[in-house]
Amino acid sequence: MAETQSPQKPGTYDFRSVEPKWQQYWDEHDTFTVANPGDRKFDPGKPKCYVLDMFPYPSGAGLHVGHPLGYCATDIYSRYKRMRGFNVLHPIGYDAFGLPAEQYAIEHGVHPAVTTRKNIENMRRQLKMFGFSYDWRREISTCEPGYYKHTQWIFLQMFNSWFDDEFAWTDDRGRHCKGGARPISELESALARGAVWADDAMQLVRNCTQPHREWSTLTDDQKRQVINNQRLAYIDEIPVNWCPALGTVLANEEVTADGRSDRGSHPVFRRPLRQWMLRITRYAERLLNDLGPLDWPEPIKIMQRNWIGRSTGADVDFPLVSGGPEAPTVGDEAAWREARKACGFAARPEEYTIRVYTTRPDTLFGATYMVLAPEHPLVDRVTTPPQKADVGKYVTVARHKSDLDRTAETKEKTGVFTGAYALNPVNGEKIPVWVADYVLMGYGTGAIMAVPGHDTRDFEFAKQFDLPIVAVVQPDDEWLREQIQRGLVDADYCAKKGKPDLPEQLMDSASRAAGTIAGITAQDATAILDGDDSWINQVALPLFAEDPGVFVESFVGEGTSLNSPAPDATASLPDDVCDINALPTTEANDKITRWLEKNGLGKGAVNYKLRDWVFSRQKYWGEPFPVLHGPDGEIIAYDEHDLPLELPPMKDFKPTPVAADSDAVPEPPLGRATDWVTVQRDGKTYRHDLNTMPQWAGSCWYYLRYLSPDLSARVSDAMAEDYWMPVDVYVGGAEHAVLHLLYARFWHKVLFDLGSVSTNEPFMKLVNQGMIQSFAYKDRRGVLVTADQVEELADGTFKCKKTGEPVEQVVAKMSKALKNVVNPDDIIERFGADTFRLYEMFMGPIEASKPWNTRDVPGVFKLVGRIWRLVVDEETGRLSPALVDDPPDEATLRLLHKTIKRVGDDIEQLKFNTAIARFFDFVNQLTPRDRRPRAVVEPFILLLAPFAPHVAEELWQRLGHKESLAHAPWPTYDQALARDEAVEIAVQVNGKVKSRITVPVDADEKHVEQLARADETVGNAIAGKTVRRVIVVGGRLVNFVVG
RNA sequence: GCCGGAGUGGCGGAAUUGGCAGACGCGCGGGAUUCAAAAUCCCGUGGGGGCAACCUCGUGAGGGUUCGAGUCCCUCCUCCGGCACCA
Repeated sequence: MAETQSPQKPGTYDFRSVEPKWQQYWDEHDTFTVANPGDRKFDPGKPKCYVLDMFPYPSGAGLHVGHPLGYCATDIYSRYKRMRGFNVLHPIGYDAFGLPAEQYAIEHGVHPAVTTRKNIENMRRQLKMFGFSYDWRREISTCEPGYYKHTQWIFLQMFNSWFDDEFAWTDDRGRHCKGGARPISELESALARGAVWADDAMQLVRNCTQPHREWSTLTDDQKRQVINNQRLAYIDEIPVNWCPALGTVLANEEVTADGRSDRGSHPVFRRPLRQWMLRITRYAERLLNDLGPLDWPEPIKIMQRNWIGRSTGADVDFPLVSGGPEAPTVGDEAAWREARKACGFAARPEEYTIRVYTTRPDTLFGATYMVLAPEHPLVDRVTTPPQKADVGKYVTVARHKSDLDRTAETKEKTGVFTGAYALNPVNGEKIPVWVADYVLMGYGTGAIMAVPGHDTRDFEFAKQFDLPIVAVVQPDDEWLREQIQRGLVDADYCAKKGKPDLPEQLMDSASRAAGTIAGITAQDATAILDGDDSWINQVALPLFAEDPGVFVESFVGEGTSLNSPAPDATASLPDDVCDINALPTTEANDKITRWLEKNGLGKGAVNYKLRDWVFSRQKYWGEPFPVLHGPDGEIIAYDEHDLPLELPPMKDFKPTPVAADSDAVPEPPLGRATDWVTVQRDGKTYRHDLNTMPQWAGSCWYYLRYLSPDLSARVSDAMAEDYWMPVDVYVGGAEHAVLHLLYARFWHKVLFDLGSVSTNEPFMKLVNQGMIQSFAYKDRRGVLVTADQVEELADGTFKCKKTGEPVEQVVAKMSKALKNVVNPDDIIERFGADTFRLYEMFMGPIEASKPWNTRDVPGVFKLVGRIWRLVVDEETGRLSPALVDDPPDEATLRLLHKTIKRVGDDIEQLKFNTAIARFFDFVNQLTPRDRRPRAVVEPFILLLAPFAPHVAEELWQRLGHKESLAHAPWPTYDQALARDEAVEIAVQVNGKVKSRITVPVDADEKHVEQLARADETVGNAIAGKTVRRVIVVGGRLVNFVVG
């Protein structure tokens, strides 16, 4: 291969010597070191730009070609901004803690500290090889004690604070906001002085009309409970995702939809375990609202919104009226109603009340049964003796099911009747209480009112267990028509209800528009198939109103309330029954919610899908929790001056194997660091927490550490933080759309509330780089064939080397299995870093996923050579004789100015692929000229510099400049020269291009029209026809509309 | 199932956001240079038709809006990503 040979001519561009030369130069001259405010070298006159890459895991495999895609983009942008006179902060580091590092260490039998260090060294070497302009003095690694000291400090901030709903503040845009993190000491003093209280469940009460306890009457233990229940970091026993294969629990976000671990795809089981939790749910509203103004890709914002999953509705209380002998029941219902009416909706329900959350309170009259989640605390108590065995069995099975099992059988609903009954508060109906695992304990209240008429899941369940289905919302005609037209009538159900002929009659009527079905006579109606609404109203609607179960689907949309209350309601309705009949859904919701609130039976409520964040892992390679567990169960936080709490050195750091089905509490590896675990203080024995923090902890705030990586006292220096934050451009993979980006925003907001950072949001602009894919090959059966077994034929098709069969080229992920992984080291060895950078940027837009094709690389490699030869004579190695000091002619000058404008505009928009196309354009035009003015070539070298910095520096030096061009001013263009004087435009007749004419760029419409008419072809085309209209688009086209 | 994103030559991709479809690169064809090759430089390159100037079709499929649609609207197909009993 030619490009692997040493240069034949003395002046040929030799990237192998030039690239290391400049990398060394930049290092030695601190070219890319940037000063903080307050430093001697800091230039306060310049604007700032913080350009951030998502830092890599130092994996053993090193960088693959996907990483540098984002890194090249940010590097180009950073270099460009520097030349534009910005102070640019462009740092890099390593996300060195966490599962991948530990897994690698386990697999290779070496200590994670050792492998991590080695992997980091390799990555640093690779990163330097690309010529990235990082400020290497700010390099960080999350696994260094000097770094994780601060991770632990932030954790302590969360432990030592609570979310005060009433705290009022003003955001950076001057809006008044409510709710934020405050020091826990403020809560303690508020409790002590009686400004807030606790209730029997040791939860906070802010309203003295609600039942509460005086602070002084609580025991120390109870006081501790009240406080702990408010901390942003807390320990709770909750059902978590336990992954035996990895020996740890995982966050919900780390578990895939089919119940497997995100990493390694191991089975995951639900198990209740005591875990550290972070109260991210308290920030749900702010995380949602503050998304709006961010300059992020809309799909990412939508993903975060969906993940937060805000919904509005109402909490409603249903009192139990019967159940097992130990079941708490309401007793005197009338008295209960009176009490509720007097006191309002209770902060927490009485023990005999089932509280549900619904997004559709307008369907309350259609609630015909209730369902408790298997984990619901009332299940055991309400169950009647005859149901005990069934319910017990069902609950046990449900509890031990893995998520995989629970989702695997989505087709069929399961559940058991408890034997208990509750009262529907709006109509006094007695309805049965069931247990079923389609209700999740973790969402809402863990109990639902089932409205089978208007909810898909309840509908399926009701049909399965023969529960009544009532219509309370009238669907629109469209929906009913579609049901009939698609034949969605449930024959089995009709037969079961004693109407076996109904489906046929219905279909018959639908097509003939006559006769009587189910006692309803269709009159004056043409057939449904003719699209007649009166048939719908006369036949389909009454049928639906009587029993929605005859259809195969339930109507879940919005409509108009009916049967609310039912006209022939038998049960004793409340005196002031709420009538929402004939109201559209929105109004019905409002009215009934007001009624519920007035009667103390319910309250408007907001719910989120977002869960609190399970923040502990049973692993070795992570940040230890800086707390001590006392003999009485108290948790003592480390004093911040005692940080970091270092990870003890351990030889055996592997997870303790635990059988998948065992109930044994897993013992984290740290439990074996016996010297480390226990601590004596004041004669008492304390134990360290054996868990470590999850992988995300270090990456939640690393962008703050770059600001002052060596500062020991604080996360970052206040002046530096104030100057550099927020991050102006953040580039990384879309796989972090909800995990890292949501967690980091959460931490940032906590730090903001507590005064550690000055901005409400960390990342102003986010760009998601696409995936670099690779080619794979499929044979005729559609089986993938590895790349090494395929060869390309002369006609551009491919065949399998072994079988000779033709195979089809397809685009696939790079993977070891397909043997289509491209190693950046190889590419740089063959073509150099500048070519690599240019190629990746030229492939297409950064956001797009696109396949790597090494065949295309020589194209940009040639570009580098052509640019080189614009300046250097290959024969002699001296400056090219064509390079002259003459002033450029006008055409060349225009070319330059146009190029400056286009390249600058493209970089601003991060459209690097088209910027590189401009380079080709420029070179194509300049190469054939035998006189190439220095005044044109030099600015061009500056334009090239952000993209191909090594060759640009070398040429710049050879052109006689003593200093690096890294801080040379970006060339400016003259608006008048950047656009053409004359422009060729299209002339259309009736929208078809007939001819092209050249007109002055600023010619007025009349003149352009005249020129167009004067064109011969156009003249012929419109001759003898009436020109009805002439459209002139400046600089683009003329269109004659003739007829 | 729901929510996103994308479908443009043989390939990667352009298209000033409603105004000349295919910039630029790869590949391919031709030429120059060379004893020859590599490298380099120049020309051509969406399909079909015509000697030609030119005609005609063409941005996943079908309909629509418009003087004009790759771009906007409706219906559908395919691929990729995310979520998935969230009441």
